[in-house]
Amino acid sequence: MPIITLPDGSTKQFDEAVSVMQVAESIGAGLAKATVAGRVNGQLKDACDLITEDATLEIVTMKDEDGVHIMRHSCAHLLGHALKQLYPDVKMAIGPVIDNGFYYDIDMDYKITPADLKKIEQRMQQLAKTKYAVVKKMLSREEAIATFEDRGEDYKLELIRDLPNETEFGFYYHQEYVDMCVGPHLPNMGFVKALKLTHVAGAYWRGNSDNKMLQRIYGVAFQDKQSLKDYLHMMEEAEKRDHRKLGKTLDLFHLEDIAPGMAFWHPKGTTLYRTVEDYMRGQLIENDYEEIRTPLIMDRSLWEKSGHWDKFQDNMFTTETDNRDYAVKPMNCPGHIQVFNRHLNSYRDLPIRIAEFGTVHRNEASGTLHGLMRVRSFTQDDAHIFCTEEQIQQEVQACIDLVYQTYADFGFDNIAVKFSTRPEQRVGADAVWDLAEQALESTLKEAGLDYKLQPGEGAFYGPKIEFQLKDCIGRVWQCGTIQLDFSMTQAERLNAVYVGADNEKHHPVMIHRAILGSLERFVGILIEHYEGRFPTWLAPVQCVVAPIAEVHSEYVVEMTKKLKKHGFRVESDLRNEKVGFKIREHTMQRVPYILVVGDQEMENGTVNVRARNGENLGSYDLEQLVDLLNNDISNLGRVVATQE
RNA sequence: GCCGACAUAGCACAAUUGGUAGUGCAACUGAUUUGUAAUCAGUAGGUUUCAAGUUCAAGUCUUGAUGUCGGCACCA
Repeated sequence: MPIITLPDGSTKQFDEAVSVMQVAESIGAGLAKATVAGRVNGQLKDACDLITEDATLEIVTMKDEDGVHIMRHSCAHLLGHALKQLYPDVKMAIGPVIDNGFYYDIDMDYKITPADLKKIEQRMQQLAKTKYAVVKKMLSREEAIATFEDRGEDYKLELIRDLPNETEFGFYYHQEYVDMCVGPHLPNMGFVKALKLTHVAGAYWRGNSDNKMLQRIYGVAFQDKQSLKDYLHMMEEAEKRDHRKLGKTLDLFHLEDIAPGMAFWHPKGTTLYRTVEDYMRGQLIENDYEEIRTPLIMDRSLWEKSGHWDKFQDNMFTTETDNRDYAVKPMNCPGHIQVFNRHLNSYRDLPIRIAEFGTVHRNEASGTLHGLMRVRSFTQDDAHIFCTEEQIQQEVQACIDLVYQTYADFGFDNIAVKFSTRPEQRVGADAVWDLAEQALESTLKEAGLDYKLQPGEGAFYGPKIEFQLKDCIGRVWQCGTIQLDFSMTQAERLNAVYVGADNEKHHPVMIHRAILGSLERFVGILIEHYEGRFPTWLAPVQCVVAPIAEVHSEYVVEMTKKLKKHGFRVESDLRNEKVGFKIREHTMQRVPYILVVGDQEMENGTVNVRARNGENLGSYDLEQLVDLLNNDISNLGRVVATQE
C-alpha cells in the first residue's frame, strides 16, 4: 500500500504497487502525456517502473533538464533502430549521451558517408513520427545472452561478460530493435522532435587503441525545433571565433607544411604574444621569481638521468653531432636543476623560485595537432620552486592565487580545476606519491576550490593540479598547471641539493608550475575568447591615425610620433583612400580606436576619436587622448572594454 | 599513430561525362584629395600540395607521400 509524496507535499495512497505513469495519470491526463520518467526518492526511474513502497516522486517532463537528457539517450537507441533497418549487418557497441546530444559506436565494413547520415537521420525522424511505444523488459542473464547471440551483437555480449555479478539486464524494445541499457528511457518516441546527425568519426572500442576502431556517429537533439535551430546558429557563430581563421584575417600567425605544429608569428601576432609574455614577466618580479635561460638542446645523458629518455623518448626530437647524442628539450626542469645546483644552497634561501619562458619541442603524434592549441614547438611560462616539505602548502597556495589573478586580468572567469593522480608509468615509490598527492589535495581543499579528480592522469614524476579553459566551441584545454615532484631532485635522478640547519645535505621538493601553460595555446584561447576584439592593452595596434586629405598628412605623422613616444602602439594610414574605406578596414581589423584628422582637428590641435563599436567619442587633444588610452589600458581585460 | 573527409592565385571560392584553369576581394599602376564601414579605370598574378601511373588528353581517374579538418588514442 504505497503512499506517494509529491513535490508540493501532497500524498496519494495506492492499494498496490503503482507505476510512475499511473501516478501521473491519477493526477491528470495532460501530465501523463508529458511524463518522460520519474524521480523516485531522488533516483531516476522509467515511467513504467513500479513503486512498491512509500516514496517521494517527482514527475520528469521535457521541461526538466533530466527529461531532455533521457530523450537524448533514447535518440541513441533510435539511431540504432534506424541503422539496423538500413544496414542489417551493423553491430552495435555503445551509445551514450553527451553534451547537447548523443553518439553511437558501431562496427560495419561499409563506411558511413555524410550523405548516408542524411538518410539515416530521415529514417530516425520517420520512426519518431510514429510515436511508437518503448517497451522495457528485465531479462535474466541467460535471456540477455540468448537475445544478443540471436542478433549477432558481439559487442553487447562482451559488455554482459564484463558484468559477471549482474543477474538482470534492462532491455528496451523499439519495435523490432532492442538495446540493453540501465535507462531510464522515453515511454514513447513522440518526445523526439528535433534531432540532427552531425558527423561520423573513428573511435576505438572501449577507448583502447589496441582494440578495433569503430565508426562513431554523432548527433544532437533538443526538446523542440527552435532550440535545435538556436544551437546550430550558436555553433555557426562560434566557428567565426576560431583562432585559426582569425589568425589569418587579423594577420597574426600562420602554419605551414615545412614545420608542422610550429607557428610563424607575424608582426601583429608577435606583439600580442610579447604583451602576454611581458605581463607575465611583471608577475614574476612581483612574486619573487628569478628569470633564467637554458639551452634548447642538451646531452642525452641528462635525459637518461631525469627519466625522460626512458618514458618519453618517442616524443622527443633528437640530434647527433660530432658523435654525440643530444635531445631537444621537451621540458625545462632538468635545465633548471642545473642552474639550482650551480652552487651549494642553504635552507635559509628556500624557497628558490626559478622561472623561464622556456621553448620546448615535443614530437606530438600527427593526429593531435590543432592550430595553436596543440603544437610541437611552444614556449611555457615555466617555473620551478625548490622548497622544503613544510613550505609546500604556502607555495602551492601562492601559485593558485597567481593563476586566478592572472586569468582575471585576461578576462576569464570560467576556469575548470582538475586534480590528477599517479599514472601507471611513473617514477618514485608509492609512499612518496601518497605524500605528494595528499599535499596537493589538502591545499586544493584549503583553497576551497571546486575540483574534479582525474585518477591516473598525473605526470610521470608527480601529481598535478590543472586549470582548464574552453575554446570557442567548448573543447577544454589545459592551461595552468601545478605539479609536485619529490623524485627529480633525488640523488639517483638529477640530485638537487641544499644544506639544512643540521648541516647535512638534503634534497628539496620541486614544484613545477606554469600559469598560462603554453604561450601559444594561451594566445589561441585569447583570440577565441575576444573574437579578435582584444582589450586595448592587448591589441596589436591600439589606434590608427587617418587624415581626411593629403594636406593633413604631416599633422597625422606628427600626432603618431607623439603617441608612440607615450608608448602606444599606433599607426598612421596615409593611403590615398576615402576615410570611410579606412574606417571600414581598420574596424574589420578590430583596431580599438581610429583617430580622424581634418581641417577642424588640425586647427584646434585635436583628433576626432572613433571607437571600435562605431561610437564617435568627439574631439580630444593630445593630453586627453593619452588619458583616455592609459585609462583604458589600465583596465587590462578585467572589464570587457567599455567601447564594446 | 588510428578512422573518415579534404588540398585549385595572398584570402574566399568556381571549373559539365576526363577536353583552352575562372570569379570576387587583396596586390600593383594611373586618375581622384576625399569627413566616419567599400571612388573609378587598368595591370599582373597558377608546374591545380608533392611524386608516380592510366589516357590522344588529368584540377578531375588510380597508387603513394605530405599537410589540413572532424573525432579516437595520446598530451611528461
